[in-house]
Amino acid sequence: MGVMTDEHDHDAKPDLPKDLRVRFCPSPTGTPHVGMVRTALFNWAQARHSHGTFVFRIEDTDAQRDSEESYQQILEALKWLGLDWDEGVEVGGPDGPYRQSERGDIYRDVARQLLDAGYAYESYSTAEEIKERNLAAGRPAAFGYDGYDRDLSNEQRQAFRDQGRRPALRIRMPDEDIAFDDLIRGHIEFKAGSVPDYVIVRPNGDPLYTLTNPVDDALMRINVVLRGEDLLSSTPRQIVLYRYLMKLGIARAMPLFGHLPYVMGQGKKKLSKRDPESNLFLHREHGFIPEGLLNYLALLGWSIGPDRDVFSMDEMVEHFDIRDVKANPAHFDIDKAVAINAEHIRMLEPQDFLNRSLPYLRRDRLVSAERWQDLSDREQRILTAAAPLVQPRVRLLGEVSGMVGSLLSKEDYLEPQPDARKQLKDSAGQVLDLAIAALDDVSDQDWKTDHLHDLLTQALVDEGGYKPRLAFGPVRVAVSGRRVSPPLFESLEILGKSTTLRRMANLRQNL
RNA sequence: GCCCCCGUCGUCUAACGGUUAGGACACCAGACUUUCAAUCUGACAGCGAGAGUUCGACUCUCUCCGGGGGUACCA
Repeated sequence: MGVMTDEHDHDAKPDLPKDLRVRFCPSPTGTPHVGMVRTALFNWAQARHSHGTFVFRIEDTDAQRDSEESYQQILEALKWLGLDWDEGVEVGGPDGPYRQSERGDIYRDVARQLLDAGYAYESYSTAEEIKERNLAAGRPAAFGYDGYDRDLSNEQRQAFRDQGRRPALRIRMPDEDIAFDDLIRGHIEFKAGSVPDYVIVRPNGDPLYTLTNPVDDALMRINVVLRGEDLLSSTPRQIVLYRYLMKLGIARAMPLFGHLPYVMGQGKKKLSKRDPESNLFLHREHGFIPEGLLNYLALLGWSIGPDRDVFSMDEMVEHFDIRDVKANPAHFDIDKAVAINAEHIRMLEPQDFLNRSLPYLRRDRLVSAERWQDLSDREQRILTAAAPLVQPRVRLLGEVSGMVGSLLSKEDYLEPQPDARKQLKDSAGQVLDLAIAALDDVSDQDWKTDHLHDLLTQALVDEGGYKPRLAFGPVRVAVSGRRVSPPLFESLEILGKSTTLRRMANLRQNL
């Protein structure tokens, strides 16, 4: 360990392989969720940090649950987030195809070899029969498969077939402890006999995840498996199958495993797919940017260093090591996620900020163009002027519309929102009269932030005797219709003289 | 039942045998300010419990307690 150049020492955790190959292999069921993204992110970050290979494979062996729509969404998610892959669906590679639904022949062939070698065997027991046997033997119903078909004779198998039964294929588990060194958790040991023989091929010939996942990892020469904690207890099965695959010459070496902690939702429950906070695209709709969301997700189990939590993906790649990831589950805290996102929004170049805000402005029907260059001159002018005022004030891009709507609007009257109207005191009418009088003969050339500030302060505060709060509140409501707006005098300048005066006059009318 | 994982402020984390246990988010108070936000100050708040090892344990060991997952012809 002493010669390692890493800044941390990693206790008993294994060293990472030289030519690291990791993979991300979701099943396309449902809309992408943040736990899945976190798994993709850590795989990607380790691959990039180690200058290894990131393989993207789709595990769509369950026709009942998988959907093409979900597949497309996962693709879109990775692209949006900027998590690029070196081999896999769409980009291809030496070990394709990369959708398991297109690899049936491979699995059939391997299953055949496993069966011929005696590593797998035919099992004719139904779930009901297994349960009945367990109960009859005084074992709990949840005991699992009892090994009944392990050593069936040819005659017995024939008898089952004569009944019209078709066998599932089960892997023969050895009667010994199975241990491995997890990259995140260290040494883990499963007691002998705690894992029953398990099914790898259904009676109808469909291969299951238990077969396809290790087989593809072997064929694609994956040497580091980083996946969710939910797969931890299936690792011994996987290790045993891998041993068999190595004996058959299908796998070269046992991969290293690292099991990422759960991402938890409210309470002590794993973040479920039904939980809106788990929905990646919902976060995007609200206005998370990839930098912000990824940064937050990275914090769930990993830290770039002491006293630091805002960083770029480049920085993450530079420092990431899976062995530094904590093993305990982390709660998804939307408040902190939003705060981190706000930091990243502030770091955007102003024009970048505007370009990224455009889809949201368009969604909210404030503009109609899809691209910046297709905006009108007026729209470009207003948005460019507003950007520095708005950018530090929003935490999500979805909030931009509310901030610039009144500036973009050509309306001469904006009906105050309820909370804004509530702010208007009895003095509002007089205040607006004074304000209109003070600004009425300002020339267009002099219609500038500082000058407007001076004039209104003088007329309303110094001479009118109103407290700033009472003085500027009605002006704000008149021009924005809202209680919260970008800075007032800057807004007046952007709005221009005629719109400003008309809005003030019209609010005066509608008090 | 059996197997496995996890346990530092409310939340995410730092600490890798020696610190007044640090930071961030949230919350509270104050400053600044035309509102909100940002920014700045400050406050609140934690090692699940008990043994053991040690001169010295958040850190190593064990037990207990608590939480979670698995025990599928899902992944």
